[in-house]
Amino acid sequence: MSVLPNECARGVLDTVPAVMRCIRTEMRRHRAPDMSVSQFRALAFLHRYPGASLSEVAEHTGLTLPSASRMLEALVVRRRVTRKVHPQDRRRLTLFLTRQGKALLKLARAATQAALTQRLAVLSAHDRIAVVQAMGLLQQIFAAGRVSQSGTRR
Amino acid sequence: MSVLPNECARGVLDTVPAVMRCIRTEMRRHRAPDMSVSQFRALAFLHRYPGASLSEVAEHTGLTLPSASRMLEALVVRRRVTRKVHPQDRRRLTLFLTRQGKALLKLARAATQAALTQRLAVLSAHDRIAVVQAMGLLQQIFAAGRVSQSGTRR
DNA sequence: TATTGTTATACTCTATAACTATA
DNA sequence: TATAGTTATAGAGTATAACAATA
Repeated sequence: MSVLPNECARGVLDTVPAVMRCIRTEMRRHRAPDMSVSQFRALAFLHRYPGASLSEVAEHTGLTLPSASRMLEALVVRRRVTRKVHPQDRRRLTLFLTRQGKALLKLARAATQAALTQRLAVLSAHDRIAVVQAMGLLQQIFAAGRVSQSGTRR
Repeated sequence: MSVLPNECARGVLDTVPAVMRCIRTEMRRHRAPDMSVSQFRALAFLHRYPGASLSEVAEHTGLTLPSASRMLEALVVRRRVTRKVHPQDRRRLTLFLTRQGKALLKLARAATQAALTQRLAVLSAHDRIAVVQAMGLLQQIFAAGRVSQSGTRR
């Protein structure tokens, strides 16, 4: 068996949007009706990188700086994230999850993951390995970087 | 090596949003700046199932009926889809791609796919097989069905 | 009555442009 | 001047509720 890069892309393009819709739906349904996908990702990012700046969050989530600012504002208002100025550079922010933010992240994640788990339960052990491997590969490729602000013209 | 269903779900939850963001960005950037992901999916669906009804499009795209109606309206206005009443049942719509719709679908798809192909080019042949297999599995699980209208409470 | 689709309305998310503050 | 972030404003997309038309 052999797969052209092109066919590989086609598979991704056919499949990912469908999975994404499920994720979005489940995340809304179970437990976190007021949390967007981006907010979720921001919480996850801050969990891994406590004290990150707004720019870093924007880059990781793929949002522009203004959009990231608004999103964080919502999280701060709801006491899920703290926002302080960096002691060494007063332009930068340092962002942390609050205790509540951590708890919420855990809950939302668990609920969405549970829903996915249920859907994925039909897979054999062999197939699960295939999926996890593929996710790892895609993760490496698509994880980071996106331009913000001046990146897109128009 | 062994993978729990749970871990599998975690991988999906970590990875799919990142890939999706790339797809969205690329689709906007190359060639179809005025076409949303849902519209894209609707075109693809109508390509496969010519003459489908609005409800069928709504189900496939995961939108509510009103949202699907609006989305189709936009496609009709732009001459990408034709919308006629069903000859046997005047309540139903029969939806078809126009020639322009087909061409646009082809272009948008090709451009987005090309961008993905480029990103996926770093993968080995072996890895590509893994990704394609995984996409096939996920496709089966997440392809269809979603409730519309009365499905979500609140 | 049940089904298919539309209209009215409102909200969330995101973007671009213009701005402030710090380095 | 360059960098980090915010505010102002607007547009896209989607949802719920109420409705119209056909079966």
